[in-house]
Amino acid sequence: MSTSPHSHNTLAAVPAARPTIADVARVAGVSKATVSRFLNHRDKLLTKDIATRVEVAIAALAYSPSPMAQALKRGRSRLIGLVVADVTNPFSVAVLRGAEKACQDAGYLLMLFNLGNDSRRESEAIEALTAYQVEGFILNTLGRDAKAAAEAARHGKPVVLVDRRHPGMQADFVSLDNAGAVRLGASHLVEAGYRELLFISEPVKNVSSREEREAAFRAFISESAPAVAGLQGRTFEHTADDPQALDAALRDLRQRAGPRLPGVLSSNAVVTLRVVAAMARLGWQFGTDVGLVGFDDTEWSPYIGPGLSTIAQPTDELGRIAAGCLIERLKGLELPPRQILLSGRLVPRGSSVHAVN
Amino acid sequence: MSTSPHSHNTLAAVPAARPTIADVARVAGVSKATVSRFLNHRDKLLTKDIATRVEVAIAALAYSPSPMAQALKRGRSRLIGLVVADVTNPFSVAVLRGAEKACQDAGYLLMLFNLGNDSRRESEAIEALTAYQVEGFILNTLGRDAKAAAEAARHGKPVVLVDRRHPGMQADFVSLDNAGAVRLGASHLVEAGYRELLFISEPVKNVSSREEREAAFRAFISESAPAVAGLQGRTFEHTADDPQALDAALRDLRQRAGPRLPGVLSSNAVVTLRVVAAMARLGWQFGTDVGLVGFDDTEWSPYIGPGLSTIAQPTDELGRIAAGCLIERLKGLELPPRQILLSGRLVPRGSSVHAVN
DNA sequence: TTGTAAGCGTTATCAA
DNA sequence: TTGATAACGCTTACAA
Repeated sequence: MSTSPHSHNTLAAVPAARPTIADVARVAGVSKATVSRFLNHRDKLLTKDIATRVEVAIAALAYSPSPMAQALKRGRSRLIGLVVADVTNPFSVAVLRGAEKACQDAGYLLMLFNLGNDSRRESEAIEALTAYQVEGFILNTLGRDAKAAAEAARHGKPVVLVDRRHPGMQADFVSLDNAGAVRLGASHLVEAGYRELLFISEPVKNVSSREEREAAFRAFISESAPAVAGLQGRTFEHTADDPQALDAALRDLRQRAGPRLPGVLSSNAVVTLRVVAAMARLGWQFGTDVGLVGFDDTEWSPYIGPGLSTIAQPTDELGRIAAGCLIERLKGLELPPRQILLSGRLVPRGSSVHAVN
Repeated sequence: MSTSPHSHNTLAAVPAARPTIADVARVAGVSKATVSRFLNHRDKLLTKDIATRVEVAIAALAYSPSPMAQALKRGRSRLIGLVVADVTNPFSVAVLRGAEKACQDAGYLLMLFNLGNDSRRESEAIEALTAYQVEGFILNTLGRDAKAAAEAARHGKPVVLVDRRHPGMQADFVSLDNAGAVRLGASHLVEAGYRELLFISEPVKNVSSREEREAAFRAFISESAPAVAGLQGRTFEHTADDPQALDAALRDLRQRAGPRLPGVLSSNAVVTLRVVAAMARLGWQFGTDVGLVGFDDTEWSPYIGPGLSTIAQPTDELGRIAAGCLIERLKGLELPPRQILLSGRLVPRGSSVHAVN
């Protein structure tokens, strides 16, 4: 059995440095500038002969330019920064997925920064990402930290906001059409016969998507109440740490409903899951005891109780479009900030059907 | 109302270039080298007077060094590449989360590349990431593409494998203790009275974690059968596109069981969800008609049917440890490849309880 | 059409 | 202990 000289360290093989533009130049017998021209202006400025010589050299060495060096010189890094409030949130993941796809297609790489639900770290994220010369930002964060917005603007890099607006930030905004989606869900509940409605959300204040959904719910109720006998609606804010408050809210709901059917509109998947837990604690059945429509159509929605009715968001699209907007800006598009709102889709299931027994 | 010269473009504010080391040097009245020394060797080599002058200049300009320039010079980028087979997979997200945390603590930034379940893109990912000078890799991929492994090794950068081994790759490996976890789940089913067991997995071949789990299941059966009257076990491979095959497999299972209780061990959350769907199609109840223990404890597990019994993976730890291993290597640790196996935890719920009615 | 040389923001070598 | 200066890999005037 033969032993190699450094057999104690088998992890790292030979260094194998990447070939540089100088290597290519040497092999092709031309100057670095010529190679660079070939790379950037293709064959516009080059003799066919030289061009092919460079081409074969590049192929032979499997050369590809160093983005870091390019970034240093050009100030452009082909990097896009994505800041998400919480990677654990399926919505954020979906955005990430969509954005990643679009970025890759356009030759950009995504740099992820996850806040882990700590909003205060938002400007830290922007800072770190700008240090790496990201060319722009996609922000899917709460938008509570005005400093972060200012930070991004100060660097003069384009920003696209997803799902949550930031106060006073001039930026493209891509989101679900919250008003429309709420109407979709609420009117579905009404059509299914539910009359005493409760909108349940995480703390609303200063989070634009939550504010919009709550406002839309209130608007729906006051618009529809005149035409729908017995229609009433309230809102309830729920925080993670207080399950009993939720139980109480549901009991109240049912009591207020009296002979009318009580229905819940939950503002996202997290809240939906909490409602599911509360219903289990109360021993109640979806549809029959309380109707439910929840934002976000998850993979598990069909299998909870009689199936949960949901409002599906075009999450993938959202991410793709957000990245698309950003890339357009990077290509030089100058336009006032755009708002792109995509429609939700109602997915009716058993939780919004009152079983007549 | 006053109008600024370029009021049609309000998106990008003033350029506001980052201060460079030269700016700091000028303000402090020293040379760039001195500033660099202050940054890298702190006050080891500097006069107290000069050191403080540099310090205040840095603070005044809010200077921080450009990682890109540092990378170019040092060859070190403070970047770690994370390649995941599928960001949609909650397991991958958990790893991402854990890894991100550890990286941030150590001053690294994570660069994500998502294969979107297309294994063939693995070497593309490695390529792209090395172009950006990532210092090492965390790979949570199928490990089917041997080329990718070779690729990473060729660049001589340390690699940590998570959950799936790669054939012939010398690298640290961080994973659930699959054998132990399978034993945990299977013996729980047996203790709960289930005797005709079925292990359901996605296609096993060439995916190490699946192979290990299946092998452990077979081993468990043959070890336990002598001591447990009537114990039998089989395995079943299921692909996404064929729900009917799954229905048939479950019917077979129940028929084979006869008077004995049939139990399923599903190899991950995706499979579990498919089993859930099949049970719904068949109109069967968990626990009673078929017992179930599934890998991966998800947020929805408690709320499906009577609650799904699961084997929880220490996902966060897995990610943190993986990143930790990599960072140790980057700090120069030379050791033969390590294997770090973490134990799963059984979370018993209703799906593994046979209701005696 | 091609080559030379300077410079992007750092760090490292060498003198002073 | 500090300061010029060269170099990292690339792009881009400017010259030839």
